[in-house]
Amino acid sequence: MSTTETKRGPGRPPEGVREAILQTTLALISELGVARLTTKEIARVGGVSEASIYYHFADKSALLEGAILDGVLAPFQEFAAGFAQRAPDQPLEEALLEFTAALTAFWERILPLLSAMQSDAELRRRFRRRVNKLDLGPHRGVRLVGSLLARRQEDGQIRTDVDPQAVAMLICSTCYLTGYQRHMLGPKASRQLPPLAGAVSAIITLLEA
Amino acid sequence: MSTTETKRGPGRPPEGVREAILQTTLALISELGVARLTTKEIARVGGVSEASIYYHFADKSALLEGAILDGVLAPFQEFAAGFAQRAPDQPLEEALLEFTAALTAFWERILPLLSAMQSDAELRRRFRRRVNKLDLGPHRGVRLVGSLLARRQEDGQIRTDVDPQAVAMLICSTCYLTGYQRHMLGPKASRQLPPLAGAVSAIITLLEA
DNA sequence: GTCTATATTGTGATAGAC
DNA sequence: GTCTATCACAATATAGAC
Repeated sequence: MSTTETKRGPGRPPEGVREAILQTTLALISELGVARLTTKEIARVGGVSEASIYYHFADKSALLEGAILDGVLAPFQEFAAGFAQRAPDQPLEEALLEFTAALTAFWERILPLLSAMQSDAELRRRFRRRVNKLDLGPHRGVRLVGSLLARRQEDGQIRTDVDPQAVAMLICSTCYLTGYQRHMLGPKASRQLPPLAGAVSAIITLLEA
Repeated sequence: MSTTETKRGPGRPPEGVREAILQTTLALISELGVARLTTKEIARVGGVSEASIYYHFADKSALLEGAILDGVLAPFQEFAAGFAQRAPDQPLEEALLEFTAALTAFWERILPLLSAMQSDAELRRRFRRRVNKLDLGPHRGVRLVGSLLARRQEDGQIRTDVDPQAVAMLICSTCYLTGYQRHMLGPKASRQLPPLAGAVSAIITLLEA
């Protein structure tokens, strides 16, 4: 993620400022970590003034919350909604591979921001309340995959002697760990884990027999 | 985790200071988050002086690294070593339930510290190098469970048409997600995920058929 | 080895002009 | 709505006595 300074130019439309602040915030957290995310640096890199940040956001916490909800959660929700519609018509393995790849990328993208949320007790408290209220969280992905599997069970395509939600949990968890490993230890270290596609393949083998 | 102030007392043995610093650091990170972890607060709660912190640790980063390596990683490694020895003689389900419970607890315990590591780019860099050098990381748990499964395959106890490492990845990942959910969204929200034991039970059902 | 006291720097946030 | 200039404070880290 690049943080080259955005040239402001005299004619820059005012509406761009809020967007520039959010985008710069996301980039800087991923790049430097939240500890070095200062309003000064956001202003410098984003090509805006510090005062503008405090015009658009009540304080630094509200800025972080806005960045994570608008910048990462919302886009993935859109993808998930579209996927849920078309997945029933796809072959199971194809659907699972598509979803697990997207979920892994989503995790990798959101993890620096979640770390930032965890880094302050007050921020964590506010974030928990908001996420719980919106009913967001990993269980949403699990339910989606679970309902997919349940339908295949009804159709007789896969074994029916296991709880589809439990199997969905196994699948989604693997995306999570893969994303976490990449984020935490870098791409080099993540090659020490079995590949995601192999895990998906294994679970399908087990389900089909 | 309680952070009640430690009464120092005039006769406190000098050797206790380093230990008190490490323990207080762990407690405060979990409780307040790393953003509010200040040397002042460590000194106050731990009943030591700020200067003592800088006598025992080069800087704040070194303190964090010491806390995570000595305080959390080392104890779990000890457990894992013992488990690896006795697991082959246990029934598979019993062994897996014991290990997954321990891995989940470990993960829940270490997550606040990992978040802290991620919060600063320099800290993350140093931590990555050290962990990669020591060959630590989630892949260790995966390999342990993988070798356990491989042996059961040789004994003919479970199906042999799947990669044991891939299945181990599914199992260990579930521990990570369960721990993460508890840490991030609280115990209330984590009940929205299928229970860990159910996932273990499902994978065993699939493996035995 | 541990303390008290202090130096130094950088932070979040605001006032007021335009 | 955005800017420049500035404030009040808190943070890490150190000096020097004991």
